[in-house]
Amino acid sequence: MSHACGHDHDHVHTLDSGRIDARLSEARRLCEAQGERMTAPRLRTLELILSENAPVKAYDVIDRFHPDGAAKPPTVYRALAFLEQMGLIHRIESLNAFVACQGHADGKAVQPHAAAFLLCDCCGSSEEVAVSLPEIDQQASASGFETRRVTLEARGLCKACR
Amino acid sequence: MSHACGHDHDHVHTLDSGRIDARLSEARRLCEAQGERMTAPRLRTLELILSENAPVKAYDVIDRFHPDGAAKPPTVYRALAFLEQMGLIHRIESLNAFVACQGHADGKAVQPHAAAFLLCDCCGSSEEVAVSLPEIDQQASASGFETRRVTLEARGLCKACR
DNA sequence: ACTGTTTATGTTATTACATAACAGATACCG
DNA sequence: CGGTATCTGTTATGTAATAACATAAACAGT
Ligand SMILES: [Zn+2]
Ligand SMILES: [Zn+2]
Ligand SMILES: [Zn+2]
Ligand SMILES: [Zn+2]
Repeated sequence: MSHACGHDHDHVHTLDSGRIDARLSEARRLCEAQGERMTAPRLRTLELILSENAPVKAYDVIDRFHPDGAAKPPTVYRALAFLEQMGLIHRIESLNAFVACQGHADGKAVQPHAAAFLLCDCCGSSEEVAVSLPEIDQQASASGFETRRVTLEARGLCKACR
Repeated sequence: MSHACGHDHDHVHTLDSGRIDARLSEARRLCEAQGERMTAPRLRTLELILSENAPVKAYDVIDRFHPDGAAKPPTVYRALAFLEQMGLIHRIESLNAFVACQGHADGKAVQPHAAAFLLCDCCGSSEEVAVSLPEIDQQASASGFETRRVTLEARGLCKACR
C-alpha cells in the first residue's frame, strides 16, 4: 500500500477471521437457497475479497489464490462473475476492481442490486451506499430508455484522508 | 457493428462533415482561449471520436489514426487525457470507451463537468444527460466524504432498440 | 536570432485486464 | 447406473493502458 499523503491508513480496518467465516457461511446458505453451488474456487475468491474489505483487483485475487503460486485467470474471473450475479460482490468500474457487498454485513440476505460507492483515492477504502436515482430515471423515461443496470461511483477523499 | 437483435440500427446517426468541422474549430478556440494547444494528434483524435458520435474504444482510434497503419498507443492515450481534461470528451468507465461531450453540440463552451450517460447495449448509442445528485451528495456529506468526480452510467436499451 | 525552459511527441517495451476454446471432472436427475 | 448439465483446468490469445527515455517543437526573456 503505497501513498505519499502524510497520514497513515489505519482507519482502513479489516474484518477479523470470525467475521469472515460468518460471511462465508452465510454466502453458502444464500447460494444453496437458490439452487446454486458454492464451490471451492468461488468460496476462495469471496474469502480473498472479504479479507481485503476494500476493492480488490482481479489479479490480486489470482496471485493470492493458492498458498504457492497463482491461479489461472479464468478460474477467478468465472468466480467473480458468479459472485456478482449472486449479489455477493460488486464490480467497481472506475477501478477495475471488486468489493464485497455491504448489504450482507448485517446478516440479511440481499438480492442483486444496484449500489453507489464512495471511493477514497488516498487510502483505497470503499463505502457502499443505497441511493435512489429519480433524476436519471426521469431522464431515461423521457428518452424512452429502458435502464437495466446503473453504475454510480463517487471518487474523492474519505473523512480520514481529507 | 454486429448485432442479433432483429432490427437495424439506422437510428444511430452520424454527424455530417460540416458539423464535425464546426465542432473541431470550436474545440480549437476553446483550447486557445485557455492557453492550451490544439495539436495535430489531439485534433485527429477528437475528429475520430466526433465521427463516430457514440462511445469509441481507444484502440479503434489508434487503428484509424493514420490512413495507412495505426498510431502508437501513447500518442492516442495522451490525446484522450488532454481532451478529457479540456471537457471535450468523456470517458465511459463501464465500456472502456470515450465519447464526445454533447455539451458543445449547440456551440456553447462548457467547462469540464460531470455527466450521466444512457448507454444502449444493443446499438451502442450514448446520450449525455445532465443530472444533479442530491442523494449521493447527502450520503457523502454524512460520511465526511469529499467528492471529486462522479461516474454515473445507465446501461440498457434505447427507445429504438427496446 | 540565441538560449534555456517548458511542453508535446515519437518510440520501444512492458504491464495490466479479460476472454475464447476445448478437454476433463463433478454434480444432478431419472 | 447412464445421460445431461454445470463447473473446473488449461492453453492460448485478445484487449486496454502505461513506463521510460529520446527527440522535437513552442515559448519567453535577452
Ligand atoms: Zn451491495
Ligand atoms: Zn481514505
Ligand atoms: Zn459533457
Ligand atoms: Zn439502441
